[in-house]
Amino acid sequence: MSTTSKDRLRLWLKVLKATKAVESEVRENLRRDFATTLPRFDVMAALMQHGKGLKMSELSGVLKVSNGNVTGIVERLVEDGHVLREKVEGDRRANLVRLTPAGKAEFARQADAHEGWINAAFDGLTADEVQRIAESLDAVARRLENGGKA
Amino acid sequence: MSTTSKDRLRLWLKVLKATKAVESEVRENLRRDFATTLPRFDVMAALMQHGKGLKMSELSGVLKVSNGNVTGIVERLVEDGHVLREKVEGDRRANLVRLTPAGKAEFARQADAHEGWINAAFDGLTADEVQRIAESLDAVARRLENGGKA
DNA sequence: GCTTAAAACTTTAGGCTTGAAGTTTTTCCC
DNA sequence: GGGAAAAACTTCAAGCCTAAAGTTTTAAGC
Repeated sequence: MSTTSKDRLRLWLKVLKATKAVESEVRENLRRDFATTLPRFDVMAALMQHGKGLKMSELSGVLKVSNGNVTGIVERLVEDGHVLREKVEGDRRANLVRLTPAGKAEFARQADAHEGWINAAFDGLTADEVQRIAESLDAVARRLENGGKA
Repeated sequence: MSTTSKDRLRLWLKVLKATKAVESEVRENLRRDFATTLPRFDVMAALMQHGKGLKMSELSGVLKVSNGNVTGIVERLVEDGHVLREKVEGDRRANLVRLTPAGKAEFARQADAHEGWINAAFDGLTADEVQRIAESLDAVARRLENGGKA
């Protein structure tokens, strides 16, 4: 029996439900345990992965959010002392954003806790299931990235 | 080989990426083709499923969003003429929200298009994959609903 | 070199979202 | 019946998010 349009719609609704449940758990925990937010966590994660810093436009590119959005989040991270903005040699338009030492230390603690929360949420899934789901969803993401043409 | 914490974290990031891609596609399409938003679509979907109407508190319960949130969305749907608020017999605190005939007709068109978008996004997944993913993620959602105790 | 276009950002308006505080109405219970 | 507690909402402040418009600086074409 082949997959119908309704089957796929039902799958989507389930994916969405599970995703929202995990995400809202993460948001609550970040708030409760670290007085921060998921967008801020995401920015710090991106900066941690790119130790040399990222320009504002690179940051919004990596996170796939709008430029204006990044402006506000970085602003608040600067206030928190987690992040700083440096001038870019030879381009007065651009800003390089980097984690402060305090920001790095704080993010390390957050990332640790985060991994634990996710691990707990997905506990019970076998390695095989994990593998299959990851592959299937990769295909979905890839198709959408190519504008549905793959 | 067993599933490690890192494997699960990677899975989560993939799930999140695929989900965000699909969701943002849906948001864009709703905006472009129907000049509406996903939250409004969700409210109308809930009302379509409950033809007799829903109270504000029921609506926020079904959609799992805050009361104050629903207030604003319903307000805008009323302005659009898609929805109306009725007094509840015997309880002057409550409001019953229902789709107008125009709202029903409009939602039918939107839901049709929506099913098509989702179908296209998940095209290429076999019935078997769909089935497996749905089951696995159901388990995740269920565990979180029970506060991690299942 | 000058003009025009493009790039890197910020600002703004509008909408979504939450948690917390506030209002009105109903219920409980003595 | 009268007062306290609960329920159904709305309002508010703060943050997130986008698309669109605006600013400053750099690059390109002639």
